[in-house]
Amino acid sequence: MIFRTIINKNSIITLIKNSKTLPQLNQIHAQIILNNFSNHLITSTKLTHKLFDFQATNQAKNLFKSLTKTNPPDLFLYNVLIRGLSQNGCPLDSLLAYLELRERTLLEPDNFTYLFVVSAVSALGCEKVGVLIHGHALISGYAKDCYAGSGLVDMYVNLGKIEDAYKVFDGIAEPDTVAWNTMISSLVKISFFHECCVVFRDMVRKGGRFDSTTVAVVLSAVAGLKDLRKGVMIQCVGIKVGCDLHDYVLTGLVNVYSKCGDILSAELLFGLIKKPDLVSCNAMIAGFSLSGDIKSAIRLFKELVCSRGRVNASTVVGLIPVSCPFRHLDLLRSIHCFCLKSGMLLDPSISTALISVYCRLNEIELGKRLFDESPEKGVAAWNAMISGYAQNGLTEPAISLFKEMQRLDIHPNSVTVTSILSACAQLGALSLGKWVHDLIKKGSFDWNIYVSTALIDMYAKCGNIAEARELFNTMEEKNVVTWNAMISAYGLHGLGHEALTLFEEMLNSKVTPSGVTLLSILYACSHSGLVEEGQKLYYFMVNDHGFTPSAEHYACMVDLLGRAGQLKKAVEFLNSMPVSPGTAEWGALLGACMIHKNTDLARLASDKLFELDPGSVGHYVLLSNIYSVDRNYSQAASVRQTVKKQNLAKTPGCTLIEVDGQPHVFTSSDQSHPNAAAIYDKLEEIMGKMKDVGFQIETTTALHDVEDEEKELMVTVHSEKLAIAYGLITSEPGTEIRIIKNLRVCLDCHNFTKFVSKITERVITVRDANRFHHFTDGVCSCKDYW
DNA sequence: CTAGGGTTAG
Repeated sequence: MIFRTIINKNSIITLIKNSKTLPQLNQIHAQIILNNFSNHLITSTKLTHKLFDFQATNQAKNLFKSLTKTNPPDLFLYNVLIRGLSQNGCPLDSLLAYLELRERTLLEPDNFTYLFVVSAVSALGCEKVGVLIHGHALISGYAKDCYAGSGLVDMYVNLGKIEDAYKVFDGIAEPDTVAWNTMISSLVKISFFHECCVVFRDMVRKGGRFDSTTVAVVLSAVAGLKDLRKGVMIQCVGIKVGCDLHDYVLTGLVNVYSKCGDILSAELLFGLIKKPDLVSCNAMIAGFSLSGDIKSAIRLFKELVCSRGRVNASTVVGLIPVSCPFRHLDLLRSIHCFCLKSGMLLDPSISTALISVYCRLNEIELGKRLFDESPEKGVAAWNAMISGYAQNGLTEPAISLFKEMQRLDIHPNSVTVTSILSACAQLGALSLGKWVHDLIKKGSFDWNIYVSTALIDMYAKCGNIAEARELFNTMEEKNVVTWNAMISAYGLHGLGHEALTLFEEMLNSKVTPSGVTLLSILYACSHSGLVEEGQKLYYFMVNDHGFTPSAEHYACMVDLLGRAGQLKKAVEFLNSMPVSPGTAEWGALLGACMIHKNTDLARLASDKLFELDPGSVGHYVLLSNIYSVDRNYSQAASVRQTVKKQNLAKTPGCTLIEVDGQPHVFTSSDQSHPNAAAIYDKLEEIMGKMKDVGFQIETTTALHDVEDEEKELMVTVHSEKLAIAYGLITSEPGTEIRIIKNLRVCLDCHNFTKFVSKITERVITVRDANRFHHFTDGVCSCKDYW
């Protein structure tokens, strides 16, 4: 055997270093014992180190124990032990070894000791121990050291103590590249992309020497932010200081350009990569798929399979056509099939991605089945399912899934609560929303911009605009979405001037308005009668800022003009459009015609609508109502006949009211409520008072049934009247009544509510399909303009 | 260096 020639310790150490397998190492170990080298400390240290490398943890431990008796281990060996135990899934043993070192020996821990033991504390997740060891490091003067300091930074980030991590980092005397990189990559690990870029900027300013690893990590943060400008800047900074275009850096750049939609640059950079590996190919595949170039994505995927024989989960997830899934159902099916056969479907990242894409395709059932069949469900899978429900308007299943999560003791995170808050907002579930808010206040989840924005939206949509604004004011970081949410909140409540003021503030801040901003502002103007202001802003955005309007923007402009009664101008606007108007634009005109009872224009608009979209119910209902206004009942009936023939049912109206945190839902003429008798009594009482003071019953623009309307109004009681009556009997006098309905409020109910607010001296808040109505003392905040 | 989940408008 080769060991015959062993003569000295140095050659044994070389053999240990070069050993490739555990059996090989064991043979060497045997030779060490045979040659009486067991007492040689350096040999034993190298052997322990190598045993840990081969994950032979128990052997390493035993070797260490056997050494103690003969000759005591030095600090170096202790460090090897602490590191090895920590890295091989024994963080507690690692910590115990550290304590043994401190208490049973005369040895003093050095910077390496702290670096290693601190990583064990990270794995244990025990903050108290972490602080204790930080204290030890401070006393011994190692907290300012790059090695120990980097370990502490990483530890605090893993413990979720970002501020402490920053403090430790700021205390490091002269951070080296590794220390900077640790700070930067720790922030990336927890998705603090913006903060990561800030640290990198500081590093450049302070003249810190960065390497290709730094640049690659910062680029991954930039990709997370989808900020192309930053990506280009970092590229320039890198080139300026001569950081070579290492393959990792190029891969990072491919990723940034892909995420930002510049697929041509991504492809170009991909071509510069010297040896494309799995990672860089994955980045490129994801880029192709995201840009809609499915053909290229598949081509590269096939190349990868041919040349390497296998791919990983990242490859598959990247290939899933998330940008336009409805156009690539075949591919989706193939991927699903491929994963099923290869067993990759068991990978949580793949199943989660599939659940998400199915939900986006409205294939909730399919998503749910995949969800149920996933054996290893992470929080992400739950989040995908919950948001799938919430985004499709299925608020109840979203909330019940959230409750099931808690029953199963699966901890929701900030992503979960963001979706739940969105569901609360849609549903008007103020109590649940407040409950979630309390949980957040208690510190159960991270506060971030998504959560705050969702909270603002929730409060606004549940009627509490003041709380929404309060939250908005206290946010230190705001993005476009935050501003949009607040602007549209004002629009929703008919507070057009406040919306305009906020928009001014937004322009003064550094946030660039988006298409949604303009929509929100136009919507707010339209619902407050601010025609001039809305028009001015529209042309300001389009002419001065080169903004390209979409169909929704055109529709909003038609609505703005039309709602204010300027129908002629609305038609002129339609004719002046650079593209031909679609259903959104004509629909807006039809709606305006209905408000202002212009039958001729209504007919024109509805003809266009039927031409463009024969299947839609809403248009039929509107048209039918138009004829009713004209007292042309036979025409109205014939339109409704068409609706019935095509089996196009209209949405039944319903209203929700919360009493003591419990939701109560009423439908038209609902008798099913346990307190029905009392409710109808109350209603009769109010109706009687209304008649006494001569309130007219108005039916002409009722959006509900138009057939036999006289007869129907006798027997039909709209759901919101029932909800208000119930609110009156269940709440204390003087308190606010808050109801939510799924359709637009009708004129009759609007009058009814005004009257109730006057005689009962109550504030009544009604959220209808479009907006809020705040009734006080017989007047509505919408000024009868809705 | 690559992969899964989130907020606004309609």
